[in-house]
Amino acid sequence: MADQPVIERFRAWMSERQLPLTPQRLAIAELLLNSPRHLSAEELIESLASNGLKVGTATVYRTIDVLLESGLLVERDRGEGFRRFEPQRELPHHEQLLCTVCGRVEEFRDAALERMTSRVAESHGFVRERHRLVIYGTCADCSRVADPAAAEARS
Amino acid sequence: MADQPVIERFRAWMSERQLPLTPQRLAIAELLLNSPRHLSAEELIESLASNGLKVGTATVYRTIDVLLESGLLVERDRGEGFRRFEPQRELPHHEQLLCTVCGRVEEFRDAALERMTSRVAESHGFVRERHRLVIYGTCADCSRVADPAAAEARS
DNA sequence: ATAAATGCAAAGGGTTTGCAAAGGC
DNA sequence: GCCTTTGCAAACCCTTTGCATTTAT
Repeated sequence: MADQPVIERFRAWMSERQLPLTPQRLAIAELLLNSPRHLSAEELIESLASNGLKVGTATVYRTIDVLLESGLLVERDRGEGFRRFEPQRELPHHEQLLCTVCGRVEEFRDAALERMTSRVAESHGFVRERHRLVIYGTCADCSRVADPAAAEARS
Repeated sequence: MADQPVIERFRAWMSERQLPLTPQRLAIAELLLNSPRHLSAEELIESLASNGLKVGTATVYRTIDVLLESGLLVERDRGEGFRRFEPQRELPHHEQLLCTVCGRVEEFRDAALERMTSRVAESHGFVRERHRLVIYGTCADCSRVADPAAAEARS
């Protein structure tokens, strides 16, 4: 039942395969696995820099590869020309609510959706594998404030 | 009521804004607006070549931009590292069934989904803007045949 | 000590852009 | 004829790779 923080799970995964746990990797994992937003490589590098850490591009990408392989991180492509990364959630099918202003992501599940996708797939002769639903909108914070940047900074 | 072919709508759109209708543009529009598959730029160029037309890369991309602006074409990003393009359907069909073997795409609508997304957004304090649902699976053809390539060739 | 990670810079792949030549309207 | 498009090649952006140096275990 040990609901240990993600970073501890990363530490464990790394030591299991005897991989060196460098300060860079730790910092990258810390940021990536705890962000409420889906960060891009560039945003990540900026965050590291503002924390006083100058990490090389190659290291960042290579560490991301490690995190992806560990299964603790998942990549997403919103068609922006680059990838974004998010911590892996426990939920099997995670539907998402994405704020188009600040980029915050919230997740939810809906049993009806599960049934609906199976029904639709079947009626089209498809063997259903998985699905993905994203609802785009404006989150409460961003709807409230006059200056959206303030909401973003708050996150 | 004139349910004119897409290509005629493209012609009309072009002449409305007095844009030259070159053979290249016509060929590209013809292929892109009538394909049952979501073509990539590269696939498009191959198709043009096999039709005896050697069109420059830049021209292809610039024509795609024109088609996107006309609203007759829509771009999709499946996270493959490049974009794919599909003709714009009339209905606000945001729901898709995508065959992971041959790439075929079928669309559908579901009223319940519309209601569900509004409800979920509201309960999370979000102002709902739009949504996107993709169900991944294997289509009837691809489930049936032993050799998936046969199904792809058939399309 | 030793195998692995780091950083830099150069390479790679899809897409865009600058500019002279060609071509619709 | 005028203005736009074309094609080529160089430029771009994100990401990956090669290699000498540093570092965690």
